[in-house]
Amino acid sequence: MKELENAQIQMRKGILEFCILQIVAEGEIYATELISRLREAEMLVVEGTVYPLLNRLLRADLLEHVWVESLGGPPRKYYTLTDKGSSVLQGMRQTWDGLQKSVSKIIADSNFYSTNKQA
Amino acid sequence: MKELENAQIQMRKGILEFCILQIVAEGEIYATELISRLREAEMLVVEGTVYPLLNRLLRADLLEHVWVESLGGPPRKYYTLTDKGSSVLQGMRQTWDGLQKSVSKIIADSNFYSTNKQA
DNA sequence: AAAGTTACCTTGTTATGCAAAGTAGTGAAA
DNA sequence: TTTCACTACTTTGCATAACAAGGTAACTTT
Repeated sequence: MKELENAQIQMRKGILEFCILQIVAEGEIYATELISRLREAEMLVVEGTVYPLLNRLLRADLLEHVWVESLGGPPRKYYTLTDKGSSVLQGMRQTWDGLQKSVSKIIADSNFYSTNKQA
Repeated sequence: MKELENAQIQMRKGILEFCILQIVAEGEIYATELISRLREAEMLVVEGTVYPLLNRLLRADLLEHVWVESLGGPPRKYYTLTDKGSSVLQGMRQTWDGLQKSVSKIIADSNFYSTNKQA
């Protein structure tokens, strides 16, 4: 069902940015490694999504990067969080918690109402 | 910080559709009432978001509506879930669960890595 | 050198929330 | 009866962001 597939994409939106900041907060990482980490967590993403997002986060001063030579292959851009990125990330954690609570509340109320309706 | 405000909007996106289907699943409801329910759950939304979304869900055959006269005021469109809407909603519940698990995994791994780094 | 691998980037499309302004039915006050 | 207030639904224009697909470039292997 294509509606559902699209809904999955839409739900991931915005949360992806949070996940990326969270992963970079662990320590410096480059894009290809980051993508593997997201896939491990079953956040299905593709390159064409991640690179523009990383560049946006750079422009917004939430991330910074350094070029590092690699042993066998092209050089890599390693990303780290800036101070600003760190504090925005904190705010995002609260946003995520709030969102989870809101959805839980809606589902809980829903059970409440339907139970009452049957009575 | 405007980055954070935007992140909140982006995170809500997509999840809003899920919340609306969930609320309509309880029983027929009209838009103004629906908006109050969302606000109670601290899902901050405005009319200009909800009406187009409801119309999209109608066009996608996830919802249907009937006009009902009201005692003091203009008539209201009461929405209910279609069978298709009901099964899409079930899929969305799984998507939401999966998303929560993914984010939890990322945060958990993050703690794991940073704890190790300090050692 | 030719082919393969790794890594990063860009363009065009589509979806969607929001702000702001608009339309319309009902009832009450001036 | 004209005006105002309230409720309810709608529309337009804008900005953001994920994705698909294709591209560029460094380095290694054959």
